[in-house]
Amino acid sequence: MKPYTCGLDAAADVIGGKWKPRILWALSHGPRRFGELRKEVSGVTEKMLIQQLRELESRRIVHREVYRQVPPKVEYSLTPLGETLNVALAPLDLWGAEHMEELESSRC
Amino acid sequence: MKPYTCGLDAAADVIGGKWKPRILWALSHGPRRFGELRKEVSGVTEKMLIQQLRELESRRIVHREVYRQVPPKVEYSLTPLGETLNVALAPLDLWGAEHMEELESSRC
DNA sequence: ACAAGTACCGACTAAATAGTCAGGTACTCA
DNA sequence: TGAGTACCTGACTATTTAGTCGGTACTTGT
Repeated sequence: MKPYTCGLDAAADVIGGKWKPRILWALSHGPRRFGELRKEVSGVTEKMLIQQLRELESRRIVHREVYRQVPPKVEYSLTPLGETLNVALAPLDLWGAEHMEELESSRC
Repeated sequence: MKPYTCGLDAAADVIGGKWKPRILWALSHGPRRFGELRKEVSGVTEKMLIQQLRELESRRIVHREVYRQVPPKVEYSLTPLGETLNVALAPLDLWGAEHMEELESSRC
């Protein structure tokens, strides 16, 4: 595997994937249970949600906390590294929001 | 096609794709000819480079200027919108650079 | 005449990513 | 006993994205 050629390259690798930006956005508002994420990230399937969460977990962006209860409860939250990532993503989120209409119109 | 759910979602759609971050990074240093980009974005094939450039062009992120000469010369540069995007990407680039080692190690 | 340089196009194939669906655990409540 | 909840897993398929490779047009240099 080739080394990253720039910071942007590295960052893109971490947030790449169809659902990660939206998962990160949801988690930026606080910890979320699996079921909550499934609702907030509308359209995602359970399988994809798990897959992307596992990837973010292995990158140490999100933390997974299992509560031993019945029915089970698993809570996902941003790690300190995840928090710094979200800070770095904030301007991009703002940019997207500011140019939303323009971007919607040039989509297809 | 569903509307974007947040700014991050919209932005990710624009910079999504294996090569766009690196193309944007190269163009952030000034206008580039097609052949120059091919060298700077090492590993990219001509087909992919064109494809991604066309997409960025249709999103009004990059501008394509054809010089009527022989041999042909085509220069790509960031539009004003592209410049604002790159400003928004700067913190992400920095984040990636700062955590490069950590990210490299958790890659596979 | 013909190779070389520059910027492409398009058919085909391969790899990566995402979606569907059936199932599984491990308890609680009626 | 059977239904319900929450959180998954894995096999299989579909879709999306990327890569290979051959070809084009035009003109300069040999």
